Order: sequence, then structure tokens, then C-alpha cells
Amino acid sequence: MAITIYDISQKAGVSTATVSRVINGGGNVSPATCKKVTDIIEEYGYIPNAYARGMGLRSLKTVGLLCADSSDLYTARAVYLLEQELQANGYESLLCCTGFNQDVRKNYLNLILSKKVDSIILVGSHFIASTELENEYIREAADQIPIMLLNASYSHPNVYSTLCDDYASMYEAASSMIQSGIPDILYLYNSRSYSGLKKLKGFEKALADNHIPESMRNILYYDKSAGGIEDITAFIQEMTDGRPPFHGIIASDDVLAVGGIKYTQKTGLRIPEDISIIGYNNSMLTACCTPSLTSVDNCLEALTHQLIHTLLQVLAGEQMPQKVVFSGKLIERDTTCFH
Amino acid sequence: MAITIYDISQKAGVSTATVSRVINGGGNVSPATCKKVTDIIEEYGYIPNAYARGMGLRSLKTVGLLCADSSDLYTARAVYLLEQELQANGYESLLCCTGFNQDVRKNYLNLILSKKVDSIILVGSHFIASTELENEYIREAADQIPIMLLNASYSHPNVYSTLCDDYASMYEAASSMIQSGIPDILYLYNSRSYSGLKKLKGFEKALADNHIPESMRNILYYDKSAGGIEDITAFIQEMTDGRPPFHGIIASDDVLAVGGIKYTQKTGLRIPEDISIIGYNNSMLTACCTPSLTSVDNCLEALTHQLIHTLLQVLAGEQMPQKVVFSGKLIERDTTCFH
DNA sequence: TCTGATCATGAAAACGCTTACATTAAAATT
DNA sequence: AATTTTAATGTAAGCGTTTTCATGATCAGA
Repeated sequence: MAITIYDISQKAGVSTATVSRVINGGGNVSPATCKKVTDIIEEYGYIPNAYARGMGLRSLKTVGLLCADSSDLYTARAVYLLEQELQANGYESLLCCTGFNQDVRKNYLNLILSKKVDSIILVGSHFIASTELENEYIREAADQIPIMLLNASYSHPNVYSTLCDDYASMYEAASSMIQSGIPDILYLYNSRSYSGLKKLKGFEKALADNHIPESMRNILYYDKSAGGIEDITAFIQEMTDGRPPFHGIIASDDVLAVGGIKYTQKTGLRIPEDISIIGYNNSMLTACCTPSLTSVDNCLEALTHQLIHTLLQVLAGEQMPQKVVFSGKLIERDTTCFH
Repeated sequence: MAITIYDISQKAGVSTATVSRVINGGGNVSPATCKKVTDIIEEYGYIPNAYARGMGLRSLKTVGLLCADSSDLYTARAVYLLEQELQANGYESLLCCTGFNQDVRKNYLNLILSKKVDSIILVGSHFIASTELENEYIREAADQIPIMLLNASYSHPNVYSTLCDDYASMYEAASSMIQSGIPDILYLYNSRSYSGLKKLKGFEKALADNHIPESMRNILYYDKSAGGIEDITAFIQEMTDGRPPFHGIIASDDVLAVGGIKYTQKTGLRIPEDISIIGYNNSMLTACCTPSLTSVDNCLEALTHQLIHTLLQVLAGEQMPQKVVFSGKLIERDTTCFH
């Protein structure tokens, strides 16, 4: 059996309470005793059992992170930023990747809940609050602890949302393209994302406000979750055989946009002379492709920073706004030429 | 206070032991009682406290994943694959991102250890066993539970390694390039990676075996951890101003290779006619850039699959090989033309 | 009908910590 | 020197489960 606090207390000739005080730095321990205990702990490589601690302590300073797929570029970055912020503030994090299955997600939510976390952050706009079932889970969880949403929003007194205004951002991006003289745009839409719908609406609004006729609407739903770039390229090709009936591509994320680039290059057309392309997320992919990708920056860093700030305040009992909205910004690179 | 097993037992008119049996499916509960208890649990939304369980249970069927930076493309994918495999086998995972600081890493290792995990997987070849300090941690941990290494190896009876033979793979890749008539190669080397050194050695051996003179050796160390593609491009530019004195680039990972592509394009040279490029990892980036990147596939999926297989067997008390080595394979795409 | 086996259940100890409370010793105040 | 205050430490009661062991009920076989 592993070494316990009792063993340490015996070897140090003190009580377990004193050892506990040394470990938790609660004060009221004489320097001499403290040193003696610390030395013994060091010597025996004693590590307190986290579960036993969990029973005693009120808070374990832990927050759960729930995401669908941590290997997704955007999610991975979000998770990393959140973890760094949490760590910097003395919190641990517990990451669960649920995939897209609702039941698995419910199980994981319960799993996290059972671990006495101080809060749960729902990461990535994927799927959040997109179904009734999902709503119910969130409500139940929110009855117990504050729930933080990254890039989604939900109305509940104990749910806090931090998001980028994807509707407005996409509206801006699409408007820029239209006003630069490109009315016929292919819109690539990933239906798996919660904010995807908002972006689509923003795009459609831009079309409407600029009086683009119905006949020029060209929206492609791509709903595979993990298809590679080749898949995307093939998909677009299949849907638009022959010469593409558009001069612009706007995608709801950078991966799709890169698919658009490769597709365009396959058809032999030039970017941006023949076809302009805009992505979304301003991820590292924008710098990887040739030409480099114009993309909407949805300020992930600002979002995560604000989210953790809100969380810490909420946990400290402060009253905080239920919803904080940032706005995105189009970063122009070489797949567009709007001037 | 949250609802406990005791509350449930009262409402169901049974003892806590019976409720526990229902929850853990240990049998020896009458169908009627089982249903009654299950209903009450459902009704009150009872979730057992994980910490209390942790005290009672021998194993929590949990394994810790330790990585430096989960947002790194390769690591993210490895983590995802491992988590999926673990989940499929009824294990939970606990992810910790330590960054590159040794002390932080030690703390995290202890943290994981304190959670009674059944094993720890050290993910990503980054930094593993690269320092004496690191070695010591691993040894200490291995005294308690089996330690699994992904893409690293370490000699200890309780440490199991699953890896790709990066030395041989890089040797092959470099040989291919040299034998296609390109003796002057720039090698881009990320020193933050443990396997980086092996790859470098493989590269150098290929040079030696093909009688490439010392004067043609051109190795660039790039040791920033999180620099973007632009950084890499600028770095290469800075180190090789004017016309590049080489006709091939081999990089120790795909991100560096993409930096090489962008650099080449900036100088106005053609790929692969003027300069051939090979990356490593065969990540999704290979499909994102133009031209698409030739890269060494180090069969991450096979690695993770094998690693979990070994782990499960070890936990089941089986004798397993200490070290399993796969070999990588050069996947030719459009940045090379070796025929 | 009786006996031993099997099944369902409960009582209570154990898991390894934290912490409220009690106690003692030392220091500060009068 | 007596008294009060403060600091250091110990005692023991939880925390919410699991699990061993004991107990009683049911059942099959004679």
C-alpha cells in the first residue's frame, strides 16, 4: 500500500493534523516542525491521495473542460489557452472529449459533475445548446455550479457566455467581398458547429442587403466531422462539376476554406484573380497554404481570457454579466484583393 | 449539500450497501429492489461522488496523459487517438499540459500520481527522458505504476515504449532525396523534440553513407516553441540570405517544412523543380499547403493503438514487450519528384 | 419436515484526508 | 507573580463511498 499521511506523522513524531497543516500551508506550525515534516515528506516521496483530499476540502480548485474533439484545430487552441489561464490562476483542469454523440456527452457531463468541479466550461461552439436534450443537461448542471460557454450562448442565471459575434463578423466579411465586385459566392457551411448557423445567417443577410438575387445563392453543406482536405475538395468538385459558377468562396472555417483553395487550384483558376476566398477563425492554417488565406479573426485569445476572468469573479461571488460579446475582424491576406 | 448515497438509501428504504450494489452492478440484488433504487436515483438525479468512490475502489480505471502542449498538431492528434482508445476500453483519461518547464512538469506528474491513476502515458516525443531530472521523475513514477511512452524510450522494467523508428525513417527519406540527385540539403531541426535528435542522426548517416562532403552539411536549429509559420520563414531567410545554397529541404516536422515551402516561394524558386521538400509526421498540413507536402508517415494511429493494447495487457498482468518499434514510410506528394 | 446451500440485505469498518475543537506551552500584559 | 493572550499541537469527528462479514429468508433435495 502506498504511504499515507499517517505514516508521515509517525515518522515525524507529530499528529496527522500537523502534517496536513504543513501540506496545506495553513499556518500555525512552528518552523522547526515544518522543516522536520517537509524533510520526511521529501525523503519518502509522499504524495497525498487526491481522493481523500477531495472528501475533506470544499473546493478542489478544478474546472472541467468539455469539448467534442480536442484534435480539431480551433478546439485544441481554445483548450490550450483555457488551460494556461486556469493554471496561472491556481486551478486544475479536467478535459473530456465527448465526440458528437449525445449520450456520451451526457455521461461525460455527469462524470465531471461527480468530481466536484467548481465549474464546467463547454468548449468550442460545436453542438452546444443545439438540441433540447443538450439544453436539459446544461440546465441540470447549472443548478449545481456555474457553467461557462465559449462561443455559444444560453439563457440561464447560472450560465455565462463569452462569444464572438459571428453573425456580424460574417456579415462584414461577406459584404466586403460583395462590395469588391463579387456577387456570386459559394458558401461552405459546416453544419456541425453551433455558431455555423449564425454565420450562415450573417452571410445571407449580407446577400439580401446588397440585393443579390436568389439565383446567385450557392450554399454547400459539408457535414462530415473528420474528413481531410482531400474529402472537402472532392466534395466541392462533385457538387459543382465543370467550371465553377461563382467568383468567391466563403467558408465557415479555415479548414473548409483550404479545401476551397485546393479545389480552385485543381480547376486551374487563379486566386485571387479568378476566385477570392475567405476563411474563418484566423488559425495557423492561414499561413500554411499558398496563397495565404484571408480569414476572419474571432479573437480566441481575448475570448478565453475574458471567459476565465468572468469565471474567477463568479466563483469569488461577484456579480458578472451573463453574456460578453466580442466582434471579429477580417484579416486580409493573399486569397482576396479588395482594394 | 448535494444528494448522497445515504439519501437515496433512505428514500428507497434500503441500506447504502444495497444502493452501492445497484450502482456497481455487483449482482446479488433482487430485480424489484434494483428497479426501485434505479428509479429513485433517476428521479433525484443522483450522481455518486467521485472522490468518495476513489477512496473505496482499488482502481478507478483512469489513466493520466501528460503532454507539453496539447495544441501542437501532432500532440493533439495523439491525445485524441489515445483518449478514444481508452474510452472504448472503459477507461477515463486525465489530461495535463505541462508546457516545457521542468518544475511544472514534476508538479503535474505528482498531481496525476495523487489521483490513483492506473498508468500514465507520456505523450509526444517532446522532452521525454531528455534530462537527468526527467529520468528521475519517470523512475519514481514507474516504481508505482506502469508508465507508457509514446515515441520515446527508456529502460526500466515498468516503462513500456511504443515508437516509430525515426532514425531509420529519416535515413530513408534523406537517402531518397540524395539518390534522386540532390546532395545539398538544408535540414530544419526542432530541438525541442526528443526524437528530433534521432532524426538528425538518421539524416547525418544518410549523408555519410552517400559520401556527401562536410561542406554540404547545412543544419538549422529552430528552437522556438510556438512561433508561427512566418517566424520560421523569416528565420530561414535570415540564416540564408540571398540565393539558397541548397536544392532540398528536409524538416523534422511538417510545420517547419511548410515554413520551408513559404520561404522557397518567397525567393521565387519553384517546388519541386528548383527545391524539393520533405516534412515529417504526415499531418493534415501536408494537404493544406500548395504544393502538397511530401512527408514521412510515422503511423501515429498504429502507435497509439499498440500502446493502448500493451497498456491493457500490462494492467491485466500479462507479460509484454518493453519496447515496440514501428517503421515510418515516406509518402510522396508534390514537393518532391523522385522518379 | 428438516438440513444445508443460495440469495438478498443490512451493519459497520475502512479508505486517507481535513478541520473544529480541545489542550498545552509559551509569550505578553498587568 | 498572576493573568490573559497567543501560538503550536493533538484528538477525533466527519466526508461519501465500497466491501467484508453477519444475518435472515428462500429454496432444493432428502
